[in-house]
Amino acid sequence: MYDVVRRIPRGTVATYGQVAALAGAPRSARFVGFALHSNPEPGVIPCHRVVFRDGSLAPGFAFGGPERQRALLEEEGVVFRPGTGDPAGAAGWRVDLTRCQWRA
DNA sequence: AACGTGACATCTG
DNA sequence: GCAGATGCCACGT
Repeated sequence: MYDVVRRIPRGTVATYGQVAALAGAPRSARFVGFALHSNPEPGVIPCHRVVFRDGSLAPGFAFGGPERQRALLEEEGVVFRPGTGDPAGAAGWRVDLTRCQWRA
């Protein structure tokens, strides 16, 4: 499970459902979120690489703020798209899952 | 030991 | 297509 999250390549993001599926729990996306919340190994578990199915993070529950996450992901090469009239979750910033979603 | 709740996702109406 | 309800696993009370 944590190993799966750790396995997320740099510059890509994975959805809770995706991680859950890889972890062997296709319907336990919530469990994934809880696991990340647990964050047994801070600094090792890239919570910011795990996003909603919409491509956004949990607003307010990010490690240090939505901007921080955007900065990190952007730094890793993840493509962000500004609020194209559909602001969702984190400050209306969503990751381009069509290009940056991690595929096993 | 049991009930309720929680970083989501998916099905049905 | 949108809105509401349900399921999953683990943790807290």
